[in-house]
Amino acid sequence: MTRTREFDVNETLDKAMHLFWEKGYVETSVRDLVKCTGVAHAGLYSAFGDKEGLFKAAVRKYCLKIADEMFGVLDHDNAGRAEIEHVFEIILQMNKDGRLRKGCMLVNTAVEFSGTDEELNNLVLGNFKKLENALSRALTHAVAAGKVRNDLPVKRIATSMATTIHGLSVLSRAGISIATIEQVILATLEQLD
Amino acid sequence: MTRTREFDVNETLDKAMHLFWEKGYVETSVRDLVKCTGVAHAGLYSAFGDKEGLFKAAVRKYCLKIADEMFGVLDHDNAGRAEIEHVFEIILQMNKDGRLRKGCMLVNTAVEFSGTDEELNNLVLGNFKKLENALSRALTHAVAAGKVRNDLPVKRIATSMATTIHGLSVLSRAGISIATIEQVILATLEQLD
DNA sequence: CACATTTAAGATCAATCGATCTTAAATGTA
DNA sequence: TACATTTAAGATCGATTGATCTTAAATGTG
Repeated sequence: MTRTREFDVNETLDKAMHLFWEKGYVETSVRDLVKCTGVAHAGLYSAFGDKEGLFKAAVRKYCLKIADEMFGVLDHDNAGRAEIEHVFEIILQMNKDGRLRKGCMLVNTAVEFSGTDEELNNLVLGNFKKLENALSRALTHAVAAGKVRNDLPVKRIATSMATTIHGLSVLSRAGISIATIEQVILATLEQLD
Repeated sequence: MTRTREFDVNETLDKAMHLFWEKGYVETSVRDLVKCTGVAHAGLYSAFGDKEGLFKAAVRKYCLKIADEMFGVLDHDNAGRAEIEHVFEIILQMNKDGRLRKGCMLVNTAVEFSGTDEELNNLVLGNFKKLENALSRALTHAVAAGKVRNDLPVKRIATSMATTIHGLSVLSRAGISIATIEQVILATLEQLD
């Protein structure tokens, strides 16, 4: 009854996400997206509505795919100190192999849009809070297991750790050295002893 | 011999700086700048070259004026723990009165331009390093004066503190609560004990 | 096999961008 | 006072933006 779509929507969204991640929203033109995805202008608009819809879909995909890749380790019932250290190992590794040199897409989006779009702001602040809560849970388990200082102010340290991770994202995007990133991670983990 | 300029260059640059600080480079149009400064298009171009020249002059002014307002306390020969705490008090106060709700202009610039402009990248990384060094000097004095833990890994903590400050900038721009900012500051200072 | 529908491709739209150019007023010197 | 120069104001430039429209190929049903 109808012609079948020739391109894969998920694959297209993935390519668009990486381009938006690197260049931001305004600096990415629809023509850039057409060239990068190989999908014609009309194809993108029929699948995602408009440029803004495509960007928001890309940010949502980033949360599900990349943020989960970085912090998903914390989403187990008994995640503790080992999982927190694992998160920082992943961050370090993704800086080394280049996948985090463009920073965190949520941090970049927070800076570009500030508070000008409600849906994006909710996505950003919601995911920041989610990270903070996951760190807080893991720290609580770590305290109970005797793996960290027993007088640790858990919630406060969780908030502070999340903030450090956002700061690292800025430094990565600014092109800071791997050695500096390693120092920050060391200092962050030493707080726990 | 020649007609005198009718507008004040410094005052104009100050207005442009605040607009760029809030909206970033690409989202600020030359027409916005004309409206905001009250100076005609041709006046801006004769005084600053082009939009890029005006932006870079604004970033340089930010470094001299705002960054100095925040971190200048550290630029005394015997700055120590009290001065470090003072820096965080200033950051907190500037968040409360709204002056830091748009984040740090250098962080915003780092995110928007990534590494695409050499002069801006040098300004950003240079000022990041300057902050790190100032914190490091003050921490060294604080250790010598017995105001902080004597086994403090000074350089590493200085790098980590600077990273936290960049993370706070992102959170401010994203519209985080004052209470959260206070928690991060508390956790940062508690590391020193 | 015909037909209604949806697709892909790209021409084209008005709007906006940064930048330049034109014009005329203001200035100080000769 | 007359003139060369620099200013301010704004019209206008080509380029680029996101979005729409036109056209024709592809598809599956009746």
